[in-house]
Amino acid sequence: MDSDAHAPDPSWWGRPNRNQSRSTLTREAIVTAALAVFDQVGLEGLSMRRVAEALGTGAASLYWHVADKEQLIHLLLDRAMGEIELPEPDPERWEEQLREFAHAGRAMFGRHRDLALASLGRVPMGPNLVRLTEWLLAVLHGAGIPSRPAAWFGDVFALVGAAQAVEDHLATTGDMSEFTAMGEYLAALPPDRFPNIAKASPELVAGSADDRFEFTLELLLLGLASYIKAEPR
Amino acid sequence: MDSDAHAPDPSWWGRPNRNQSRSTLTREAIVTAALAVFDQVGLEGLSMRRVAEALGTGAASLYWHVADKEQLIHLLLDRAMGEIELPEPDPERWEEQLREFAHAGRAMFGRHRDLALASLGRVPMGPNLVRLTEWLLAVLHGAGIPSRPAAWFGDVFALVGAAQAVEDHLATTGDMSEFTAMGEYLAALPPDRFPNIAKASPELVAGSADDRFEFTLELLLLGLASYIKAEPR
DNA sequence: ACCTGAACACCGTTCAAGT
DNA sequence: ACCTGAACACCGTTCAAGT
Repeated sequence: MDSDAHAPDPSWWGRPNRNQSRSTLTREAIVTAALAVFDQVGLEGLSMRRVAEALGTGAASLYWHVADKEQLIHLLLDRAMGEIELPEPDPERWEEQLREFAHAGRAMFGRHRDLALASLGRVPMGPNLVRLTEWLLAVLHGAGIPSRPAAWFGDVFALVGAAQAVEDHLATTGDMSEFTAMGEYLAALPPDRFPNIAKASPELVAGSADDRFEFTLELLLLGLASYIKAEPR
Repeated sequence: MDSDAHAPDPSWWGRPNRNQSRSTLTREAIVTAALAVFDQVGLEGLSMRRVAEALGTGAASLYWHVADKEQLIHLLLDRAMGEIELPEPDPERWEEQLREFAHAGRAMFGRHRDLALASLGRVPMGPNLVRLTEWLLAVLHGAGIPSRPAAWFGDVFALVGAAQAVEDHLATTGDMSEFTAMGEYLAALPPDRFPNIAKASPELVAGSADDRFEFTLELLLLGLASYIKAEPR
């Protein structure tokens, strides 16, 4: 008997999806995994090691495809920006379209709890932010708003949108939110020393996230309108 | 000869400032040290270990006086807010006073490079933010602005101020700043596919930090004015 | 009451070595 | 060209033990 004589492997022993399941690492795949991890554990919990683990590999392997954790966050942000769908720019309805855009952005941030926080202090310029920028400028230019205020307004708009989304998040976070704790602190201040806080105390904290969002949006749009009128060139 | 016979220490060997230099740890002292470390190494570089080292002790010692790194950051923010000096509220000059307030805030953020970034996504409510809030509400109430828009406007105002300060920082950071790199990227985009970016490309990036700051400030003030008029109750 | 050292369970990143 | 394990130099926080 010859113990060296092996029968060939049967066909059904073949590894499934030879080149797919043991998926080769891709930048795309890494960003996808990172976004999933991010959605589960937040910005604080996001780590190269965890992303790697989700891909069944080690952290060091990521560095062939990605420069940095910081770069990965930028890629992740751009990926999420891609979820915002845009209608054809319609100059006639520019104000309405800006409102719709704001709501679409807010919805996107709402789907990824910590994304707004991650976006503050970063300018995740990439294909998708380019796309959004082009659209926004098209709408503003179409409305007859000159380049300078249009460009600068876009900046403020994005920023306020993100910041507002962070507040949305704060206001709806676990147990007794920071928000209500703050309300109690403010309400308990001596009214004679802080008369204006005492007077406004309910308003400082109350109001639904929706109401606040609309207020801020309106503030910006009204500001924009006035500015255009005040400085038409 | 008796080797146990020691001469007493001469007076000039005494430890300087017996109860002061070997300073007992205080929350105050910790916050001071933390702010100093923060100014040197930024938000990224701030660590409990480094703060402790600056105080000549170990990280564990801080935890008697401070709950968290997170709490320490809040304390540090409130401390810095204390640097903003406020004039008597003068209802007659409310718009001008808001402008002065914005500039004072910007100057404070300018003194502590990473502080604006740290403040985004945090509501560092404490004695000093209370003080600033009371002042802001006094000015707005004095101007006849009702509590709700006043309160909500304060929010937006603080937020935009911080975000703007972050941009100030980005625009002036080391070597070739992210800002100019972004400008080159945008300018190099195919103009036929991104006509509006092509048209606005210089404006997207150009303009001094001062100009942008004034633009944003004006936008908010004009928005506020319009809002009041539009919704007087 | 306050401080400490040592430990725990993590990090991001690099680098020689493998295929 | 791409992936890996092990190492380096860090983290925040806890906890028993000291004074």
